[in-house]
Amino acid sequence: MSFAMLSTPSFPALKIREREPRNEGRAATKTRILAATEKLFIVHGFDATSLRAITTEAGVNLAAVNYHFGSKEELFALVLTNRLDTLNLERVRLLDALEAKGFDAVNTVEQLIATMFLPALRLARNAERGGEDFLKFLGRAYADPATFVRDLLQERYAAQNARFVQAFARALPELATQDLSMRLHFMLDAISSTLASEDARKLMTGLAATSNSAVDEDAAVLAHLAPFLAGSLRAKVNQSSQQEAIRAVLAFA
Amino acid sequence: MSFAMLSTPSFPALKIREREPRNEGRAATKTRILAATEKLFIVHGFDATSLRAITTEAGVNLAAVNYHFGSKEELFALVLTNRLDTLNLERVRLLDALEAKGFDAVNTVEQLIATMFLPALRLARNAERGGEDFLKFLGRAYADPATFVRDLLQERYAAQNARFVQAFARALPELATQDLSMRLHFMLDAISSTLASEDARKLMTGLAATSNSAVDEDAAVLAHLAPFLAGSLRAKVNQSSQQEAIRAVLAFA
DNA sequence: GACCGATTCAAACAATTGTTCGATTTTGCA
DNA sequence: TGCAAAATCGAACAATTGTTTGAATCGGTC
Repeated sequence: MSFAMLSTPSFPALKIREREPRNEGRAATKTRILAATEKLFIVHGFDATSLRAITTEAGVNLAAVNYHFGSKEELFALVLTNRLDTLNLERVRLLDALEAKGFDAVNTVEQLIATMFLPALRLARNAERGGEDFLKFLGRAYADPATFVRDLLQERYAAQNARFVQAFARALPELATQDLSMRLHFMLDAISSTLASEDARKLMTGLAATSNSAVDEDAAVLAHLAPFLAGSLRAKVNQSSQQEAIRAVLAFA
Repeated sequence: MSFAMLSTPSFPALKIREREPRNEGRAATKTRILAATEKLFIVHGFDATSLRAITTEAGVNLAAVNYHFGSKEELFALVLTNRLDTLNLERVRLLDALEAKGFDAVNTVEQLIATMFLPALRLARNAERGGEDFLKFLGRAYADPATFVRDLLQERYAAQNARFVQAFARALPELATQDLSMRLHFMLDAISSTLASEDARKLMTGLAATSNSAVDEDAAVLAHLAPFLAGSLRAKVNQSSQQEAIRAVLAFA
Protein backbone atom coordinates (compact mmCIF):
# COMPACT_ATOMS: atom_id res chain seq x y z
CA MET A 1 0.00 0.00 0.00
CA SER A 2 1.53 3.28 -1.11
CA PHE A 3 2.03 6.34 1.03
CA ALA A 4 -0.22 8.36 -1.23
CA MET A 5 -3.05 5.91 -0.71
CA LEU A 6 -2.69 6.26 3.02
CA SER A 7 -3.17 9.97 2.85
CA THR A 8 -6.58 9.74 1.19
CA PRO A 9 -8.39 6.71 2.59
CA SER A 10 -11.62 5.73 0.98
CA PHE A 11 -13.65 3.92 3.67
CA PRO A 12 -15.69 1.47 1.62
CA ALA A 13 -19.25 1.47 2.88
CA LEU A 14 -20.14 -1.56 4.97
CA LYS A 15 -22.58 -3.85 3.25
CA ILE A 16 -25.95 -3.79 4.93
CA ARG A 17 -29.31 -4.99 3.76
CA GLU A 18 -30.15 -1.96 1.68
CA ARG A 19 -33.63 -0.99 0.68
CA GLU A 20 -34.75 2.40 -0.42
CA PRO A 21 -37.33 3.86 1.94
CA ARG A 22 -40.63 4.63 0.33
CA ASN A 23 -41.13 7.91 2.14
CA GLU A 24 -39.84 9.91 5.06
CA GLY A 25 -42.31 8.34 7.47
CA ARG A 26 -40.88 4.85 6.89
CA ALA A 27 -37.33 6.02 6.79
CA ALA A 28 -37.85 7.42 10.26
CA THR A 29 -37.73 3.87 11.63
CA LYS A 30 -34.13 3.35 10.55
CA THR A 31 -33.21 6.82 11.69
CA ARG A 32 -34.82 6.37 15.09
CA ILE A 33 -33.05 3.05 15.58
CA LEU A 34 -29.71 4.60 14.73
CA ALA A 35 -30.30 7.50 17.10
CA ALA A 36 -31.43 5.24 19.93
CA THR A 37 -28.46 2.94 19.41
CA GLU A 38 -26.05 5.83 19.61
CA LYS A 39 -27.69 7.22 22.72
CA LEU A 40 -27.65 3.91 24.57
CA PHE A 41 -24.18 2.97 23.34
CA ILE A 42 -22.80 6.14 24.91
CA VAL A 43 -24.21 5.17 28.29
CA HIS A 44 -23.84 1.39 28.35
CA GLY A 45 -21.43 0.28 25.63
CA PHE A 46 -21.91 -2.53 23.13
CA ASP A 47 -22.46 -5.61 25.28
CA ALA A 48 -24.76 -3.98 27.82
CA THR A 49 -27.03 -2.43 25.19
CA SER A 50 -29.77 -4.92 24.29
CA LEU A 51 -31.81 -4.80 21.14
CA ARG A 52 -34.95 -4.60 23.27
CA ALA A 53 -33.63 -1.51 25.00
CA ILE A 54 -32.88 0.02 21.61
CA THR A 55 -36.24 -0.75 20.04
CA THR A 56 -38.10 0.42 23.13
CA GLU A 57 -36.15 3.68 23.16
CA ALA A 58 -36.81 4.12 19.45
CA GLY A 59 -40.49 3.16 19.76
CA VAL A 60 -40.27 0.50 17.06
CA ASN A 61 -40.83 -3.22 16.92
CA LEU A 62 -38.09 -5.55 18.11
CA ALA A 63 -37.79 -7.27 14.74
CA ALA A 64 -37.12 -3.96 13.00
CA VAL A 65 -33.41 -4.09 13.85
CA ASN A 66 -32.81 -7.39 12.14
CA TYR A 67 -35.06 -6.43 9.27
CA HIS A 68 -33.34 -3.14 8.53
CA PHE A 69 -29.77 -3.84 9.60
CA GLY A 70 -29.36 -7.62 9.58
CA SER A 71 -27.85 -8.08 13.02
CA LYS A 72 -26.84 -6.25 16.17
CA GLU A 73 -23.20 -6.13 15.07
CA GLU A 74 -24.07 -4.72 11.65
CA LEU A 75 -26.20 -2.06 13.33
CA PHE A 76 -23.41 -1.01 15.65
CA ALA A 77 -20.81 -1.15 12.89
CA LEU A 78 -22.90 1.35 10.96
CA VAL A 79 -23.33 3.63 13.97
CA LEU A 80 -19.60 3.53 14.73
CA THR A 81 -18.33 4.07 11.20
CA ASN A 82 -20.86 6.82 10.50
CA ARG A 83 -19.22 8.88 13.22
CA LEU A 84 -15.62 7.74 13.10
CA ASP A 85 -15.05 7.72 9.35
CA THR A 86 -15.73 11.43 9.27
CA LEU A 87 -13.45 12.03 12.22
CA ASN A 88 -10.53 10.08 10.80
CA LEU A 89 -10.88 11.68 7.39
CA GLU A 90 -10.75 15.11 9.00
CA ARG A 91 -7.73 14.12 11.04
CA VAL A 92 -5.70 12.89 8.11
CA ARG A 93 -6.82 15.80 5.96
CA LEU A 94 -5.50 18.22 8.55
CA LEU A 95 -2.28 16.25 8.91
CA ASP A 96 -1.79 16.34 5.14
CA ALA A 97 -2.32 20.09 5.09
CA LEU A 98 0.16 20.72 7.86
CA GLU A 99 2.78 18.43 6.39
CA ALA A 100 2.46 20.27 3.11
CA LYS A 101 2.73 23.63 4.83
CA GLY A 102 5.50 22.55 7.20
CA PHE A 103 5.39 22.30 10.97
CA ASP A 104 6.52 24.83 13.52
CA ALA A 105 10.18 24.07 14.18
CA VAL A 106 10.15 23.94 17.97
CA ASN A 107 6.51 23.06 18.72
CA THR A 108 5.95 20.23 16.25
CA VAL A 109 4.69 17.89 18.95
CA GLU A 110 2.12 20.41 20.19
CA GLN A 111 0.92 20.89 16.63
CA LEU A 112 0.59 17.17 16.06
CA ILE A 113 -1.44 16.79 19.24
CA ALA A 114 -3.65 19.66 18.17
CA THR A 115 -4.05 17.96 14.79
CA MET A 116 -5.18 14.75 16.44
CA PHE A 117 -7.75 16.30 18.75
CA LEU A 118 -9.04 19.40 17.03
CA PRO A 119 -11.24 17.51 14.57
CA ALA A 120 -13.02 15.84 17.50
CA LEU A 121 -13.61 19.20 19.18
CA ARG A 122 -14.92 20.63 15.92
CA LEU A 123 -17.31 17.75 15.31
CA ALA A 124 -18.61 18.08 18.85
CA ARG A 125 -19.88 21.51 17.83
CA ASN A 126 -21.30 20.45 14.50
CA ALA A 127 -24.82 19.26 15.30
CA GLU A 128 -25.21 17.70 11.84
CA ARG A 129 -22.14 15.53 11.75
CA GLY A 130 -21.37 15.12 15.43
CA GLY A 131 -23.19 16.91 18.21
CA GLU A 132 -22.48 17.71 21.79
CA ASP A 133 -22.35 14.04 22.75
CA PHE A 134 -19.66 13.33 20.18
CA LEU A 135 -16.86 13.30 22.75
CA LYS A 136 -18.75 10.85 24.95
CA PHE A 137 -19.33 8.67 21.94
CA LEU A 138 -15.67 8.79 20.99
CA GLY A 139 -14.54 7.83 24.47
CA ARG A 140 -16.99 4.95 24.67
CA ALA A 141 -15.98 3.64 21.29
CA TYR A 142 -12.28 3.49 22.04
CA ALA A 143 -12.74 2.23 25.60
CA ASP A 144 -15.32 -0.45 24.77
CA PRO A 145 -14.02 -3.88 25.75
CA ALA A 146 -16.09 -5.85 23.25
CA THR A 147 -13.76 -7.59 20.81
CA PHE A 148 -16.13 -6.76 17.97
CA VAL A 149 -15.70 -3.03 18.61
CA ARG A 150 -11.94 -3.23 19.17
CA ASP A 151 -11.37 -5.25 16.03
CA LEU A 152 -13.49 -2.94 13.93
CA LEU A 153 -11.63 0.18 15.04
CA GLN A 154 -8.20 -1.39 14.80
CA GLU A 155 -8.71 -2.74 11.30
CA ARG A 156 -10.59 0.16 9.83
CA TYR A 157 -8.36 2.96 11.07
CA ALA A 158 -4.97 1.23 11.11
CA ALA A 159 -3.65 3.28 8.19
CA GLN A 160 -4.69 6.60 9.70
CA ASN A 161 -3.13 5.72 13.05
CA ALA A 162 0.09 4.72 11.35
CA ARG A 163 0.29 8.13 9.73
CA PHE A 164 0.32 9.82 13.12
CA VAL A 165 2.82 7.38 14.59
CA GLN A 166 5.18 8.17 11.73
CA ALA A 167 4.70 11.89 12.17
CA PHE A 168 5.42 11.70 15.89
CA ALA A 169 8.47 9.55 15.22
CA ARG A 170 9.87 12.21 12.88
CA ALA A 171 9.19 14.92 15.45
CA LEU A 172 10.89 12.95 18.23
CA PRO A 173 13.91 11.31 16.58
CA GLU A 174 15.84 11.06 19.82
CA LEU A 175 13.14 8.91 21.44
CA ALA A 176 13.54 5.14 21.12
CA THR A 177 10.78 3.47 19.10
CA GLN A 178 9.75 1.37 22.08
CA ASP A 179 9.42 4.42 24.31
CA LEU A 180 7.45 6.30 21.68
CA SER A 181 5.06 3.39 21.20
CA MET A 182 4.53 3.10 24.92
CA ARG A 183 3.92 6.79 25.36
CA LEU A 184 1.51 7.08 22.45
CA HIS A 185 -0.32 4.05 23.77
CA PHE A 186 -0.60 5.75 27.14
CA MET A 187 -1.78 8.96 25.55
CA LEU A 188 -4.60 7.42 23.53
CA ASP A 189 -5.79 5.15 26.32
CA ALA A 190 -5.87 8.10 28.67
CA ILE A 191 -7.80 10.27 26.24
CA SER A 192 -10.34 7.55 25.57
CA SER A 193 -10.99 6.79 29.22
CA THR A 194 -11.21 10.47 30.02
CA LEU A 195 -13.71 11.23 27.27
CA ALA A 196 -15.82 8.26 28.35
CA SER A 197 -15.90 9.43 31.97
CA GLU A 198 -18.52 12.04 32.72
CA ASP A 199 -16.64 13.97 35.42
CA ALA A 200 -13.28 13.93 33.67
CA ARG A 201 -14.79 15.24 30.45
CA LYS A 202 -16.49 18.07 32.28
CA LEU A 203 -13.18 18.79 33.94
CA MET A 204 -11.49 19.12 30.59
CA THR A 205 -14.10 21.24 28.88
CA GLY A 206 -14.56 23.24 32.08
CA LEU A 207 -11.02 24.52 31.66
CA ALA A 208 -12.23 26.43 28.63
CA ALA A 209 -15.30 27.90 30.30
CA THR A 210 -13.98 31.46 30.33
CA SER A 211 -13.67 31.63 26.55
CA ASN A 212 -16.26 33.54 24.57
CA SER A 213 -15.99 32.06 21.08
CA ALA A 214 -15.93 28.57 19.64
CA VAL A 215 -12.44 28.97 18.24
CA ASP A 216 -11.21 30.36 21.56
CA GLU A 217 -12.78 27.45 23.39
CA ASP A 218 -11.05 24.88 21.19
CA ALA A 219 -7.83 26.77 21.65
CA ALA A 220 -8.30 26.83 25.41
CA VAL A 221 -8.92 23.09 25.63
CA LEU A 222 -5.87 22.40 23.52
CA ALA A 223 -3.84 24.89 25.54
CA HIS A 224 -4.40 22.70 28.57
CA LEU A 225 -4.12 19.42 26.74
CA ALA A 226 -1.21 19.89 24.39
CA PRO A 227 1.54 21.07 26.78
CA PHE A 228 0.66 18.31 29.19
CA LEU A 229 0.74 15.57 26.57
CA ALA A 230 3.74 17.07 24.81
CA GLY A 231 5.56 17.21 28.11
CA SER A 232 5.03 13.51 28.55
CA LEU A 233 6.18 12.69 25.02
CA ARG A 234 9.30 14.83 25.24
CA ALA A 235 10.50 13.78 28.68
CA LYS A 236 14.01 12.37 28.66
CA VAL A 237 14.82 9.01 30.16
CA ASN A 238 17.85 8.25 32.30
CA GLN A 239 18.40 11.60 33.93
CA SER A 240 20.86 10.78 36.67
CA SER A 241 19.35 12.96 39.37
CA GLN A 242 15.91 11.43 38.80
CA GLN A 243 17.39 7.94 38.82
CA GLU A 244 18.93 8.67 42.18
CA ALA A 245 15.63 9.88 43.64
CA ILE A 246 13.85 6.77 42.39
CA ARG A 247 16.51 4.48 43.84
CA ALA A 248 15.99 6.21 47.19
CA VAL A 249 12.39 5.01 47.11
CA LEU A 250 13.43 1.49 46.14
CA ALA A 251 15.85 1.35 49.03
CA PHE A 252 13.05 2.31 51.35
CA ALA A 253 10.56 -0.36 50.36
CA MET B 1 -12.44 10.75 59.53
CA SER B 2 -9.06 11.87 60.81
CA PHE B 3 -5.87 12.08 58.81
CA ALA B 4 -4.23 9.52 61.06
CA MET B 5 -6.96 7.04 60.25
CA LEU B 6 -6.34 7.50 56.57
CA SER B 7 -2.71 6.55 56.92
CA THR B 8 -3.45 3.12 58.40
CA PRO B 9 -6.65 1.81 56.83
CA SER B 10 -8.11 -1.38 58.22
CA PHE B 11 -10.02 -3.01 55.34
CA PRO B 12 -12.83 -4.79 57.15
CA ALA B 13 -13.23 -8.27 55.76
CA LEU B 14 -16.22 -8.69 53.46
CA LYS B 15 -18.83 -10.96 54.95
CA ILE B 16 -19.15 -14.21 53.07
CA ARG B 17 -20.84 -17.43 54.02
CA GLU B 18 -18.09 -18.81 56.20
CA ARG B 19 -17.67 -22.45 57.12
CA GLU B 20 -14.53 -24.11 58.28
CA PRO B 21 -13.32 -26.74 55.80
CA ARG B 22 -13.10 -30.21 57.26
CA ASN B 23 -9.83 -31.03 55.57
CA GLU B 24 -7.49 -29.83 52.85
CA GLY B 25 -9.24 -31.88 50.17
CA ARG B 26 -12.55 -30.06 50.65
CA ALA B 27 -10.93 -26.67 51.05
CA ALA B 28 -9.44 -27.11 47.60
CA THR B 29 -12.85 -26.43 46.09
CA LYS B 30 -12.97 -22.85 47.33
CA THR B 31 -9.32 -22.37 46.45
CA ARG B 32 -9.78 -23.73 42.95
CA ILE B 33 -12.82 -21.50 42.38
CA LEU B 34 -10.89 -18.44 43.48
CA ALA B 35 -7.94 -19.30 41.24
CA ALA B 36 -10.17 -19.98 38.24
CA THR B 37 -12.09 -16.75 38.81
CA GLU B 38 -8.90 -14.75 38.88
CA LYS B 39 -7.55 -16.41 35.76
CA LEU B 40 -10.73 -15.84 33.76
CA PHE B 41 -11.28 -12.33 35.11
CA ILE B 42 -7.86 -11.32 33.79
CA VAL B 43 -8.83 -12.42 30.30
CA HIS B 44 -12.51 -11.52 30.06
CA GLY B 45 -13.45 -9.13 32.88
CA PHE B 46 -16.45 -9.36 35.18
CA ASP B 47 -19.43 -9.37 32.85
CA ALA B 48 -17.99 -11.74 30.27
CA THR B 49 -16.89 -14.31 32.82
CA SER B 50 -19.77 -16.73 33.45
CA LEU B 51 -20.09 -18.95 36.49
CA ARG B 52 -20.19 -21.96 34.21
CA ALA B 53 -16.85 -20.99 32.71
CA ILE B 54 -15.42 -20.63 36.21
CA THR B 55 -16.72 -23.92 37.54
CA THR B 56 -15.64 -25.77 34.42
CA GLU B 57 -12.15 -24.28 34.67
CA ALA B 58 -12.00 -25.17 38.36
CA GLY B 59 -13.43 -28.66 37.81
CA VAL B 60 -16.19 -28.22 40.36
CA ASN B 61 -19.97 -28.28 40.28
CA LEU B 62 -21.82 -25.18 39.12
CA ALA B 63 -23.69 -24.82 42.41
CA ALA B 64 -20.44 -24.68 44.37
CA VAL B 65 -20.02 -20.97 43.73
CA ASN B 66 -23.34 -20.00 45.28
CA TYR B 67 -22.86 -22.49 48.07
CA HIS B 68 -19.41 -21.26 49.08
CA PHE B 69 -19.54 -17.59 48.17
CA GLY B 70 -23.22 -16.66 48.03
CA SER B 71 -23.29 -14.96 44.65
CA LYS B 72 -21.17 -14.06 41.66
CA GLU B 73 -20.63 -10.54 42.98
CA GLU B 74 -19.54 -11.75 46.39
CA LEU B 75 -17.09 -14.13 44.74
CA PHE B 76 -15.55 -11.39 42.63
CA ALA B 77 -15.49 -8.96 45.54
CA LEU B 78 -13.40 -11.47 47.47
CA VAL B 79 -11.03 -12.03 44.56
CA LEU B 80 -10.59 -8.30 44.00
CA THR B 81 -10.09 -7.29 47.61
CA ASN B 82 -7.73 -10.19 48.29
CA ARG B 83 -5.32 -8.71 45.79
CA LEU B 84 -5.96 -5.00 46.04
CA ASP B 85 -6.14 -4.62 49.81
CA THR B 86 -2.56 -5.79 50.00
CA LEU B 87 -1.49 -3.48 47.22
CA ASN B 88 -3.10 -0.39 48.70
CA LEU B 89 -1.76 -1.10 52.15
CA GLU B 90 1.74 -1.36 50.73
CA ARG B 91 1.28 1.85 48.78
CA VAL B 92 0.17 3.89 51.77
CA ARG B 93 2.79 2.29 54.00
CA LEU B 94 5.49 3.39 51.58
CA LEU B 95 3.99 6.86 51.32
CA ASP B 96 3.93 7.17 55.11
CA ALA B 97 7.57 6.13 55.30
CA LEU B 98 8.66 8.63 52.69
CA GLU B 99 6.66 11.46 54.18
CA ALA B 100 8.28 10.74 57.55
CA LYS B 101 11.73 10.65 55.99
CA GLY B 102 11.14 13.65 53.72
CA PHE B 103 11.09 13.75 49.94
CA ASP B 104 13.88 14.64 47.57
CA ALA B 105 13.63 18.39 47.08
CA VAL B 106 13.71 18.57 43.28
CA ASN B 107 12.41 15.11 42.29
CA THR B 108 9.41 14.82 44.59
CA VAL B 109 7.07 13.99 41.73
CA GLU B 110 9.29 11.18 40.48
CA GLN B 111 9.43 9.77 43.97
CA LEU B 112 5.66 9.91 44.36
CA ILE B 113 5.20 8.09 41.06
CA ALA B 114 7.69 5.47 42.15
CA THR B 115 5.78 5.15 45.42
CA MET B 116 2.54 4.54 43.56
CA PHE B 117 3.85 1.90 41.20
CA LEU B 118 6.68 0.13 43.00
CA PRO B 119 4.35 -1.92 45.25
CA ALA B 120 2.64 -3.32 42.15
CA LEU B 121 5.96 -4.27 40.59
CA ARG B 122 7.03 -5.90 43.84
CA LEU B 123 3.84 -7.91 44.18
CA ALA B 124 4.18 -9.06 40.60
CA ARG B 125 7.37 -10.83 41.72
CA ASN B 126 5.95 -12.26 44.91
CA ALA B 127 4.35 -15.55 43.87
CA GLU B 128 2.55 -15.89 47.21
CA ARG B 129 0.82 -12.56 47.37
CA GLY B 130 0.73 -11.55 43.74
CA GLY B 131 2.36 -13.50 40.97
CA GLU B 132 3.45 -12.74 37.45
CA ASP B 133 -0.10 -12.05 36.34
CA PHE B 134 -0.59 -9.42 38.99
CA LEU B 135 -0.11 -6.53 36.59
CA LYS B 136 -2.66 -7.96 34.18
CA PHE B 137 -5.07 -8.37 37.04
CA LEU B 138 -4.52 -4.82 38.19
CA GLY B 139 -5.14 -3.41 34.74
CA ARG B 140 -8.30 -5.43 34.27
CA ALA B 141 -9.66 -4.41 37.64
CA TYR B 142 -9.25 -0.70 37.08
CA ALA B 143 -10.38 -0.82 33.46
CA ASP B 144 -13.42 -3.05 34.01
CA PRO B 145 -16.60 -1.23 32.95
CA ALA B 146 -18.96 -3.14 35.25
CA THR B 147 -20.50 -0.72 37.71
CA PHE B 148 -20.14 -3.32 40.43
CA VAL B 149 -16.36 -3.36 40.02
CA ARG B 150 -16.02 0.40 39.65
CA ASP B 151 -18.13 1.11 42.72
CA LEU B 152 -16.23 -1.41 44.80
CA LEU B 153 -12.83 0.05 43.95
CA GLN B 154 -13.94 3.64 44.29
CA GLU B 155 -15.54 3.17 47.69
CA ARG B 156 -13.02 0.84 49.20
CA TYR B 157 -9.87 2.73 48.21
CA ALA B 158 -11.11 6.31 48.25
CA ALA B 159 -9.09 7.19 51.34
CA GLN B 160 -5.85 5.80 49.91
CA ASN B 161 -6.34 7.61 46.63
CA ALA B 162 -7.00 10.86 48.45
CA ARG B 163 -3.69 10.53 50.23
CA PHE B 164 -1.82 10.48 46.93
CA VAL B 165 -3.84 13.33 45.47
CA GLN B 166 -2.91 15.44 48.49
CA ALA B 167 0.75 14.48 48.22
CA PHE B 168 0.86 15.40 44.52
CA ALA B 169 -0.91 18.67 45.26
CA ARG B 170 1.78 19.59 47.79
CA ALA B 171 4.53 18.69 45.33
CA LEU B 172 2.95 20.76 42.54
CA PRO B 173 1.61 23.90 44.28
CA GLU B 174 1.78 26.00 41.13
CA LEU B 175 -0.61 23.66 39.27
CA ALA B 176 -4.31 24.53 39.43
CA THR B 177 -6.43 21.93 41.21
CA GLN B 178 -8.48 21.33 38.07
CA ASP B 179 -5.38 20.71 35.98
CA LEU B 180 -3.92 18.39 38.59
CA SER B 181 -7.13 16.36 38.81
CA MET B 182 -7.29 16.05 35.07
CA ARG B 183 -3.69 14.98 34.76
CA LEU B 184 -3.85 12.43 37.56
CA HIS B 185 -7.04 11.08 36.01
CA PHE B 186 -5.20 10.75 32.71
CA MET B 187 -2.26 9.08 34.39
CA LEU B 188 -4.26 6.41 36.19
CA ASP B 189 -6.54 5.66 33.24
CA ALA B 190 -3.52 5.29 31.01
CA ILE B 191 -1.72 2.99 33.42
CA SER B 192 -4.80 0.81 33.85
CA SER B 193 -5.46 0.43 30.15
CA THR B 194 -1.81 -0.24 29.48
CA LEU B 195 -1.51 -2.92 32.14
CA ALA B 196 -4.67 -4.58 30.82
CA SER B 197 -3.33 -4.65 27.28
CA GLU B 198 -1.04 -7.55 26.51
CA ASP B 199 1.25 -5.84 24.02
CA ALA B 200 1.58 -2.57 25.92
CA ARG B 201 2.50 -4.38 29.11
CA LYS B 202 5.19 -6.38 27.34
CA LEU B 203 6.43 -3.14 25.88
CA MET B 204 6.79 -1.64 29.33
CA THR B 205 8.47 -4.58 31.01
CA GLY B 206 10.55 -5.16 27.89
CA LEU B 207 12.26 -1.84 28.50
CA ALA B 208 13.83 -3.40 31.57
CA ALA B 209 15.00 -6.56 29.83
CA THR B 210 18.70 -5.72 30.04
CA SER B 211 18.71 -5.63 33.83
CA ASN B 212 20.16 -8.52 35.76
CA SER B 213 18.53 -8.25 39.17
CA ALA B 214 14.99 -7.78 40.44
CA VAL B 215 15.76 -4.44 42.05
CA ASP B 216 17.48 -3.25 38.87
CA GLU B 217 14.50 -4.35 36.82
CA ASP B 218 12.04 -2.40 38.99
CA ALA B 219 14.36 0.58 38.78
CA ALA B 220 14.57 0.27 35.02
CA VAL B 221 10.80 0.14 34.59
CA LEU B 222 10.40 3.17 36.81
CA ALA B 223 13.24 4.93 35.03
CA HIS B 224 11.15 4.78 31.86
CA LEU B 225 7.85 5.43 33.56
CA ALA B 226 8.58 8.15 36.09
CA PRO B 227 10.21 10.82 33.89
CA PHE B 228 7.50 10.42 31.31
CA LEU B 229 4.66 10.73 33.81
CA ALA B 230 6.45 13.43 35.80
CA GLY B 231 6.98 15.35 32.59
CA SER B 232 3.27 15.36 31.97
CA LEU B 233 2.42 16.45 35.51
CA ARG B 234 4.98 19.24 35.55
CA ALA B 235 4.25 20.74 32.14
CA LYS B 236 3.30 24.40 32.29
CA VAL B 237 0.13 25.69 30.67
CA ASN B 238 -0.12 28.89 28.66
CA GLN B 239 3.36 29.06 27.21
CA SER B 240 2.99 31.73 24.57
CA SER B 241 5.12 30.07 21.89
CA GLN B 242 3.13 26.86 22.20
CA GLN B 243 -0.13 28.79 22.10
CA GLU B 244 0.96 30.37 18.88
CA ALA B 245 1.81 27.02 17.32
CA ILE B 246 -1.56 25.60 18.31
CA ARG B 247 -3.40 28.60 16.89
CA ALA B 248 -1.58 28.01 13.62
CA VAL B 249 -3.24 24.61 13.44
CA LEU B 250 -6.66 26.05 14.31
CA ALA B 251 -6.30 28.61 11.55
CA PHE B 252 -5.61 25.81 9.13
CA ALA B 253 -8.63 23.67 9.88
C1' DG C 1 -21.94 -48.88 62.87
C1' DA C 2 -25.24 -45.01 63.25
C1' DC C 3 -26.00 -40.35 63.14
C1' DC C 4 -25.65 -35.49 61.48
C1' DG C 5 -23.87 -31.61 59.48
C1' DA C 6 -21.03 -30.23 55.56
C1' DT C 7 -20.46 -30.77 50.88
C1' DT C 8 -21.31 -32.23 46.15
C1' DC C 9 -24.22 -33.19 42.42
C1' DA C 10 -27.68 -33.22 38.49
C1' DA C 11 -31.46 -30.85 37.34
C1' DA C 12 -34.39 -27.35 36.88
C1' DC C 13 -35.65 -22.54 37.56
C1' DA C 14 -36.76 -17.79 35.82
C1' DA C 15 -34.92 -14.12 33.31
C1' DT C 16 -32.55 -12.24 29.46
C1' DT C 17 -30.30 -12.40 25.15
C1' DG C 18 -30.20 -12.12 19.61
C1' DT C 19 -32.71 -13.93 16.02
C1' DT C 20 -36.47 -15.79 13.03
C1' DC C 21 -41.07 -16.83 11.48
C1' DG C 22 -45.64 -16.03 9.52
C1' DA C 23 -49.36 -13.17 9.37
C1' DT C 24 -50.90 -8.48 8.93
C1' DT C 25 -50.73 -3.84 7.59
C1' DT C 26 -48.99 -0.12 4.91
C1' DT C 27 -47.20 1.94 0.76
C1' DG C 28 -46.34 3.28 -4.03
C1' DC C 29 -47.46 2.42 -8.60
C1' DA C 30 -50.28 0.47 -12.41
C1' DT D 1 -59.15 0.55 -7.32
C1' DG D 2 -56.11 -3.39 -7.20
C1' DC D 3 -51.75 -5.44 -6.71
C1' DA D 4 -47.15 -6.52 -5.21
C1' DA D 5 -43.47 -5.16 -2.57
C1' DA D 6 -42.07 -3.11 1.68
C1' DA D 7 -42.63 -2.66 6.34
C1' DT D 8 -44.52 -3.73 10.88
C1' DC D 9 -46.21 -6.70 14.21
C1' DG D 10 -46.83 -10.33 17.88
C1' DA D 11 -45.03 -14.46 18.97
C1' DA D 12 -41.95 -17.81 19.49
C1' DC D 13 -37.29 -19.70 18.97
C1' DA D 14 -32.79 -21.48 20.94
C1' DA D 15 -29.08 -20.19 23.70
C1' DT D 16 -27.11 -18.27 27.77
C1' DT D 17 -27.23 -16.22 32.18
C1' DG D 18 -27.22 -16.42 37.73
C1' DT D 19 -29.57 -18.87 41.09
C1' DT D 20 -32.16 -22.48 43.69
C1' DT D 21 -33.68 -27.05 44.85
C1' DG D 22 -33.60 -31.61 46.77
C1' DA D 23 -31.44 -35.75 46.76
C1' DA D 24 -26.99 -38.13 47.14
C1' DT D 25 -22.50 -38.44 49.17
C1' DC D 26 -18.80 -37.58 52.24
C1' DG D 27 -16.48 -37.01 56.89
C1' DG D 28 -15.94 -36.94 61.53
C1' DT D 29 -18.01 -38.03 66.16
C1' DC D 30 -20.83 -40.38 69.44
